[in-house]
Amino acid sequence: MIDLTDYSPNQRKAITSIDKHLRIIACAGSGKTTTVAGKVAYLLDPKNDFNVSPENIIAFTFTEKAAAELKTKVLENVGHFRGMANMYTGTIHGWCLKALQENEYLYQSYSVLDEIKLKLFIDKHYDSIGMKEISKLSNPSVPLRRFVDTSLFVKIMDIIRESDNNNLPTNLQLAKKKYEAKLKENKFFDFSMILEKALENLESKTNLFSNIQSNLKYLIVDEYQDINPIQNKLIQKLQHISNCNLIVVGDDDQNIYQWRGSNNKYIINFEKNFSENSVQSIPLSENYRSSPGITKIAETLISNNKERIPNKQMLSAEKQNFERGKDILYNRYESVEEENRAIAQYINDIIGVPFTDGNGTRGLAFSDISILLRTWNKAESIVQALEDHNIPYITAGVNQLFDTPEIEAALGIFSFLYSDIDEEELELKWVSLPNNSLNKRNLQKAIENLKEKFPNLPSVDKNWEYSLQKIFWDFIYTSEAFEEAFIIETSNALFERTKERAEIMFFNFGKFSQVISDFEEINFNSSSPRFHLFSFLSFVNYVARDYYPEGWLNNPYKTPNAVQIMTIHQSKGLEFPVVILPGLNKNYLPAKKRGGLNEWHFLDRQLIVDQQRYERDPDKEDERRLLYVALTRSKKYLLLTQAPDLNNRLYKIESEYIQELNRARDGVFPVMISDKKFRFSNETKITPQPQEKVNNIALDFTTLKDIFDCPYRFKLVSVFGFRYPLNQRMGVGRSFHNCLMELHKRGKNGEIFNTEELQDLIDRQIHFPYLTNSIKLQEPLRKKVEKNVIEYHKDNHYDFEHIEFIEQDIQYKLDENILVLGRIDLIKKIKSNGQHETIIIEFKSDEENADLPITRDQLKLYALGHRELTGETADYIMTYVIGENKVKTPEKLYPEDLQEIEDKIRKSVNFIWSENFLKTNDFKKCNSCYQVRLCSRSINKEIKVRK
DNA sequence: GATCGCAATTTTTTT
DNA sequence: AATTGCGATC
Repeated sequence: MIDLTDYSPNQRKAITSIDKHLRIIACAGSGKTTTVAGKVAYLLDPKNDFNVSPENIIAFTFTEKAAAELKTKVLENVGHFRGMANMYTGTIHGWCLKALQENEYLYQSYSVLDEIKLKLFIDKHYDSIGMKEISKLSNPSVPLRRFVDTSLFVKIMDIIRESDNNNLPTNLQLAKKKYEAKLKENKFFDFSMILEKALENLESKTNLFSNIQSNLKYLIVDEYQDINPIQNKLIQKLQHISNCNLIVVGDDDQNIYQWRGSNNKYIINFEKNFSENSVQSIPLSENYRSSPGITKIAETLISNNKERIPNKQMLSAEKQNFERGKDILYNRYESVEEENRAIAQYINDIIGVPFTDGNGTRGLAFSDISILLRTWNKAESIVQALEDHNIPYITAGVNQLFDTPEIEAALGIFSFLYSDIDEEELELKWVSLPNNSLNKRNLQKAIENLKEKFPNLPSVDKNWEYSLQKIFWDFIYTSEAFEEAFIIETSNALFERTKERAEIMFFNFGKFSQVISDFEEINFNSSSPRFHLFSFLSFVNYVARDYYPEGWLNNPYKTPNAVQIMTIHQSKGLEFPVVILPGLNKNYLPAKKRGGLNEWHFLDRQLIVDQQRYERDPDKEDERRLLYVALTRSKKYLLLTQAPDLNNRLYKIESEYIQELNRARDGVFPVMISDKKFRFSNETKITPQPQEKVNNIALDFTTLKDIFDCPYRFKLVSVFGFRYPLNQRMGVGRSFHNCLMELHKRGKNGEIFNTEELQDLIDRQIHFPYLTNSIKLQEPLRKKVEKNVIEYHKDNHYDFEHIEFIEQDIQYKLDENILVLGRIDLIKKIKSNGQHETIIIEFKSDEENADLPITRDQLKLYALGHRELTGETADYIMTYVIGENKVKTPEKLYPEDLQEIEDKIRKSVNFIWSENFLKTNDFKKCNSCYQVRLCSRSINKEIKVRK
């Protein structure tokens, strides 16, 4: 399976030593992920006969992105039909959530609030959520304020739940209790609560406990230097319960998340947790990424830190050569303007310089260059300079979404409804959008329609389904403001430009749709239309404005050839041929400690163990590590610049770290200081060629279905990100689904249900998140689910013993960079005529058209995943339509079906790669497509748009 | 050269 | 609210 000679001696040692706990100290660029993937493959290799199967291994990563990378690498090393879907690879949070939902029936109906929705939720319940319980230490009569101090409250709740703390005072205990009770009442988790509850669950002899005890053999934790106390507790707990081998991987010099409580003491003192002979530490000191110049300069800097693993080193494997006086430059300028101009100049000069790596020699392109920032407020002036020099760039942190004309126009719809602006102003916002060919009559029609939604109209006032999302979608539909309306149809370059601009515009509309969705998921129907509108506008103005980054980036389906601007934190784990590090001033890097009201004015420092980790350390070791991370991102070229900021007194003096870099001048100092003699403009150039980026994508069935039906719908939903309007009836399908899941799990264990137990089960699983003030709907919806579950139980309970899998995760690696993911509702194995027959079952609610060929596609896809999991091919597929409760005959599955669906997926993915988002010609599909109202097809007379 | 007062300025982000 | 830089003052 894997060839051990592909690895360095120490990598090999890390892969093959499997008896002891292992600490792998992996320096930057040391092939960490490759080694971990190799280790997993080695453990699973049947030839080695270690008796390890995928469900015996858990691998924690820091981010989902890192998880996807590791998953792909592992699958490259492991063959087919090995049940890899049963190995968990993902974040700690992801694991805890899955563990809770699979083992505790109560948590199946919970959903997780991200930061923005959590804040909305807290503000909505300000009076009862415990915020008032916390007041200023210096003045107990001043409690945390609604809206203003919500972030502080979130921080405090996180700190007291994720840190090791001493006995909390009663007010904090009460606040925590109220906070968690409120979340629970609404079936929400926040991120900390997932960890807390999972840990709690492991304290007693639960299903989860015995599951871990009997299954877990190897626990891999990546980025171990960034672990915080509660995560550490969880890892320890898992180890104690299962007595598994612990493999921790990380680099203490790259601990940069300490303000979240992460602590590199865990990796530094790892060995002390275990008896002497049971633990081994292996350094991966060879850096395959960077030139000796880069490793030298980085080593020099970090050696000033005291709190680190002793006797560490990083050696360049010399995959890149080092040319002194050219590769690494440190230039100083008179002003920031001059500095930025010089950066733009440097970029233009270095484009086309020959660059050689494992894939041969090519000319450097824009996408090889990254500008790394300590803080975002540095970005604006740099962006300006790049624009002046016509340099393409992408950036993810400059908040200008709400300043774009399209978002101002979209927001205008709601300002108009709230009577902040009049009809003319709204119309003006839309007709002055760039490149638009909007029809004025349609626009006026859309505005006329809006007038029926004024919140002060008596008819509207009583409407509990006042959906801002629907108003937004209807406006686009009626005004016919489709993507094409912003493209100028000419045959020259202008056409291409307007096409691109229209795409960005719709991407931003999609983002706006998400803003509405985030708001309405928390506040749907909770107040009168007028107040709903008012809260939304306040949310946009006070919260959303600096929360949602602007559009056309972070787009997994499109990687433009452009300079990447990001923070040093975001660059963790990435690498670039060219790294530019501007603004090396005091107070910027190291950053100045932030002033202002903070959580420690409300939370006594004494209560928290290792409290100082949350604030900047006096030795500035944290910031030094940050610079270290930045330096080690570079493969070869590094430009450091400094200039006094004439407009800001804080940023005038050179960073103290420059002197530390300077101290390495032992005759081989690699930096050329300040003489600006070297210019790439004199170098020979070849054709710039962006590195072929292998974009791994994971597709689930919902996404595939969009592409199958209509690639343009995929674009609207997955590329642009439009969100469907919410309605009160939502939750019926999921409630029923969750009831069946519990029923099946317990039924499989031989449990028999009486009426009362069945009722309990239903009560526990029923959840209609958007149903509030209107009581009228509550009962009918409830009855509907109840009736269906009871009938289903009556018709099927005799068969529960034949269940083989419930809610089984599947994954199928279609080719190098396509991973298909899914979850099968139910798999039964029935013995008939002395032979076992496997049936894959999917439940569909009666609103969905279960007979469509698309459902058969879904089942075939699941059969593919099932084969990957078990090595067997299922015999039948079957759809069970909820509500009809008609037992349908299973359909025979043929081997050709699997081949057919594979080809179909391949074809679809090619659509995505070629960015060919064609609209379907099958008008029947348009008739059943809700998104058609965002699409120019809706003008077609043959197409009926559903109400 | 030390000290004081005053005005200007003030992060990082994943789950 | 805290930190910083800088000019005024001792």
